[in-house]
Amino acid sequence: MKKNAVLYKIGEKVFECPVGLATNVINGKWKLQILNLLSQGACMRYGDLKRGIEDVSEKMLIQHLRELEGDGLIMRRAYGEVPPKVEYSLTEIGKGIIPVIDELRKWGLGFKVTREAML
Amino acid sequence: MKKNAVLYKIGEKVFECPVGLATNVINGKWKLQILNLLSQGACMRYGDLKRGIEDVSEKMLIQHLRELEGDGLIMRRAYGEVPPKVEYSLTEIGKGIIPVIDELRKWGLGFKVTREAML
DNA sequence: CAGGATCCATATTGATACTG
DNA sequence: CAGTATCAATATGGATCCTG
Repeated sequence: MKKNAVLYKIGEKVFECPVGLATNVINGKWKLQILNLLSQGACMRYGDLKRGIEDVSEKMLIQHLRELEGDGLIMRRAYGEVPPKVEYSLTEIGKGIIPVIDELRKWGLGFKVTREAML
Repeated sequence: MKKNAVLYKIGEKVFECPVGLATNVINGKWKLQILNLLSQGACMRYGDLKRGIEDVSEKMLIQHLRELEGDGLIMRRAYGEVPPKVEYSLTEIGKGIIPVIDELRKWGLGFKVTREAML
């Protein structure tokens, strides 16, 4: 590491580049999709997230949720009820990611195809 | 897949959500960093990319470059010279990713720390 | 210089079954 | 409902040697 480098730190992780930090915390196959769903409303339950993200396994979903929580992007709130009820929502830091997702969506919309074109 | 769903297609990969498509093509530990470097100028040589991304192995670098090329985000131009010279650059599609990186950088800048705070 | 090929190790992801 | 536990598969990483 260079002597007078400016640094970027989240939790215990340190980076020399802001893009490096950002790519690290959103790195994970489903993280942006989780953040995308959470950005669409106030909060979502675990089961809603599971159903909202096709093909994600429970293991990876919970693992990514834990990591996002550890990095301070999302919040977990458990209600002491039976049956259990757990809600996830974006923190203020996490809300800062929304413009990133908006740009991703804009870019992705450019690849729209009609169903007929698929046949 | 739902009957009348709108679809998003890149190459042979089909998605139901534009964010899903976008996250898929930038998924890969070093891809955003590659795109970030390429967004800073006209083009870069293989060796420049290798030096510009700390800790990436040649194997993963070339693998990610191939995938980005396959998805149409970057272009590879080889000059028939000895010693070899290969330049990578963003395609028009790839340039659409720049706003995403800009937002990532803005967000990452919020985590700046002084060197003294690290001691 | 810009890779390709191979081997080996570790990390990440996935599928299934099970629990409070 | 919201997870855990376990095992299996895939992705990624590193080292070494090789080529046009």
